[in-house]
Amino acid sequence: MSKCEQCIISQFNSLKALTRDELMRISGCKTSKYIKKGELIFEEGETLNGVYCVKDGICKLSKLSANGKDQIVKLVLKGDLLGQRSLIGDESANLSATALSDMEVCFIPKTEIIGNLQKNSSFSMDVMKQMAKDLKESDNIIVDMAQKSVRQRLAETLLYIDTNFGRDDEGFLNVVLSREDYANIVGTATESAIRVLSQFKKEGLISTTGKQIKIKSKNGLLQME
Amino acid sequence: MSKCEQCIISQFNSLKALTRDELMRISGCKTSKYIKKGELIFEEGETLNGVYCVKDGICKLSKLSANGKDQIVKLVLKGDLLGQRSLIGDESANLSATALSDMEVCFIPKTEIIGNLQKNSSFSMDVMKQMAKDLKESDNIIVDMAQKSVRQRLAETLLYIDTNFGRDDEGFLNVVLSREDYANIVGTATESAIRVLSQFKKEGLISTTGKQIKIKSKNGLLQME
DNA sequence: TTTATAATATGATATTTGTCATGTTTTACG
DNA sequence: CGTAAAACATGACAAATATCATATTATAAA
Repeated sequence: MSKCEQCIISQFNSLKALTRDELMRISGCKTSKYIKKGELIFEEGETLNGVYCVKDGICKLSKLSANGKDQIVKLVLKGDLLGQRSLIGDESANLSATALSDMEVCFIPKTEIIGNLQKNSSFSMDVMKQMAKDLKESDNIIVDMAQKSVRQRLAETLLYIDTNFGRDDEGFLNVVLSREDYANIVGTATESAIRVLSQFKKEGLISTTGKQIKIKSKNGLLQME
Repeated sequence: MSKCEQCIISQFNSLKALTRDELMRISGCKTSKYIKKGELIFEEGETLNGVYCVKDGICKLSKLSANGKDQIVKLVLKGDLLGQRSLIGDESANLSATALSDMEVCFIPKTEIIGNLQKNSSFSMDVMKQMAKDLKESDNIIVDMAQKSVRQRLAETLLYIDTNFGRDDEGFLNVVLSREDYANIVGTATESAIRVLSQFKKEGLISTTGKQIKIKSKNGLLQME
């Protein structure tokens, strides 16, 4: 099994604030997991006994709404930590995490994380910084949800994925989502998401091959009104 | 000037995790401010050099959207700390804070807060817990914004204010907002907020006297569809 | 490969919400 | 107290979005 103190991923998240010794301790009690596309990592309401460090792959965090729709709140990238908040808040998970691609994650037990938060102040400062960033992002999403049209939100989602998850060799977005997923990010009906994406295609803003999407005009998406 | 170590408010927020000595230090460098209803405490983009501890009164945190509307993201109560996130994230304020009633706040300089975060791990645990709670709340708001109707969101807003801010002797909500404020919380046009409140009145769910609102049927608001 | 199932696509229509216009009421202030 | 400005209210209509129906296409399993 790979060692945390040698793992490049730990440099991308709050774990980078830990000492070599602390990382070695974690290495000794972590477990690796492989999760297949579509599988659930944890579910809303579940009690989490640790955090997941995403070593490879992509997943979505979502919450079931009263009307039966599964609103996607955040997309999670290689390097991110999952489940921090529930652990810190000492509550069951508020969101479900589902793999959008095959994933490799490491599970780090709660006691290790909490222990380090109490002992290592630069680790906790880093965790707080991450949370502050998340809060800012959430506030911005709330404003967008409240004030922008479906067209604008979908354009922003495409741009967000482009800048944060990148493109493959052929120029397709690295994240491949169903139309339903797009609808559940934007907060609209699946048919509406399909329609808007079709319009974007007609307007030459994107091109598609099956589920794969290629951005043709970043500017056009940016200037969406 | 009142002393932090004797101030009851400090028991309602993260400051309760500080020692008597730490509170006395803060007491020595804090400044008190009185802010009138409608006045700005700080503005989006401004650099904050400390946090505000709300001793009395109520304020709103809002963000200007591209379409000129001022989306309200959060209502802040006596006891809350303002500006934590910007301080921790080391960024300018993402939101503006405006007094909704006459307020009394204490300004605590940045160095004190950061110093205590580094020295006192139970203080930073408490701050993290608060942030985890805020994040959970934000996620829930995103889901509501995306999936619920204006009627439902307005009903929820009224219930939220009722449970978190309470009622006065006559049964009116303690927070008095304009119809425009309600619209900016819910993320709708002012006319729509007015119309929905009128409907609620006709349906016997609420009664109003000027800007004051009295909840008549909590159940009716809860079961809104 | 075939076949069942899910995903995508699109039209028709209903519903929700926004916008504009206009009038009334309340509030602030000289 | 009177008056201007702001807030509230409501109708008429437009625009955005949801819903339902029905094809078509892609995908996965036998």
